[in-house]
Amino acid sequence: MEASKVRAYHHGDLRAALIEAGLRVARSGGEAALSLRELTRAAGVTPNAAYRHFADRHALVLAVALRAQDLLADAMRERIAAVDPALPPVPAAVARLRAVGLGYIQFARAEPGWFELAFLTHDEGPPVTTGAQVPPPYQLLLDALDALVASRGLPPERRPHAEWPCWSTVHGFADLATRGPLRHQTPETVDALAAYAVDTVISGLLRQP
Amino acid sequence: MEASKVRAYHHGDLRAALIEAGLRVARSGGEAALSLRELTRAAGVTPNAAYRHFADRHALVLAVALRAQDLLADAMRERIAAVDPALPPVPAAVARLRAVGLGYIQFARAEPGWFELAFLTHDEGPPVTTGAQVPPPYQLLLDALDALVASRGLPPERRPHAEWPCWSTVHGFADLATRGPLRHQTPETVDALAAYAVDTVISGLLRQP
DNA sequence: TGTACATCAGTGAACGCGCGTTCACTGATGTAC
DNA sequence: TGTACATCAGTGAACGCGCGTTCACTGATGTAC
Repeated sequence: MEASKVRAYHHGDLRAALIEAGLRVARSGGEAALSLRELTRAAGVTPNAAYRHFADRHALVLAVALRAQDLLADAMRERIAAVDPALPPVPAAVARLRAVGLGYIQFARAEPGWFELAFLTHDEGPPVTTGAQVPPPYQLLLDALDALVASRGLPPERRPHAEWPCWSTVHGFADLATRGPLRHQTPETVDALAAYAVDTVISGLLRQP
Repeated sequence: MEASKVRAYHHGDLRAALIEAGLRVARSGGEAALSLRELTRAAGVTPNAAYRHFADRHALVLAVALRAQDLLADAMRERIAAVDPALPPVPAAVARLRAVGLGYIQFARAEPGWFELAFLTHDEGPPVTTGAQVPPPYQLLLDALDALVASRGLPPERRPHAEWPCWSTVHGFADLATRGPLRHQTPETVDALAAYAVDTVISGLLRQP
């Protein structure tokens, strides 16, 4: 098979086409909208053609969810990169941790369908940190906390488990803003509350004990 | 109609029976399990009999969700009541705020199906605080924060919006522990992380600015 | 270079399912006189 | 106290839907000789 001509067999790359269709459909409809028939229809193919590439519907949904997780990580990275590079080490590390959290929340609000899907991916085995398969958004959080310790912004003995209050706060806020009581507040209000929530949990981490 | 003999007409009280069946079914299956046919089946009645009491499936689900919310509030109150009454005012107020959060998380872990349902109820109008229809669990949080201010444990100028970081953290943790990566950790681990997350956000609230 | 053959991505038709909702009805309960 | 009637909670049957999945197949692609 030629590498330049991606087209192969009948369709081309049905697997990729189904995942793309999945992203398109989930963007507005979330996970519930990801039916095997809907996606094969969108790809212009017979329903059971999907079984050439995925064991069943769940496998297809998971493949789309992995892509959604990458999109979430991209959005977070973009926000991290926007942190003022002129800041001194500690404020810079704090600002990047803030960016991790606010990027997470912002993505959830901008793309609630993808966000719902991205959270699905944790449906796998027991431990979350099994070798190389750490979810990219989670890795960004771990890195930001490690960098905060390295910059001496956080004492090393307070590093363990610090990811959980952080993730909890931003994830919970995302859910409140997306499906909960903050759903109908103005974007400005939600922006302010998001910043306040993230700052509060970071303050809690940085407190003098 | 006699008040003592609750039985009326053919069934008795089908409306209540459907809601009870809804709680039973949602307990293990969450919202997705709440089909109109399943609940009428459980109540020993024809599917369309439900339309005498609910406009459609969604109205039935909402009625069950309100009950789930009451159960959540009950669990939280129980935990609040267990706070040592011998504590001085400020530590007592902090302990009750902690109990609000940990009660929320504990209920989510013990009854994930009901918890999912309880969060659904916010599907209504724009503002969450519209007169008397404040959800009971949310009211418990507001009360705990107000009491903390009254006990002089929190400066009044830091009271506004304090509910959002609190709710965000415990809600997010509940989701992480229920559907997310903490799902398969041991209960002891999750207990410890829950306490740590709640303490962190409370520390953030209480910090000297 | 040409032919025979194997591979396998996709087709077409069908399965059985449970769902929400609508229709015209029945028959028990409650009420008026 | 007894009868005629209105109310209305529930029945029974059916609708149309979209779903995931399975079956036997077809026909284009790639390979061996």
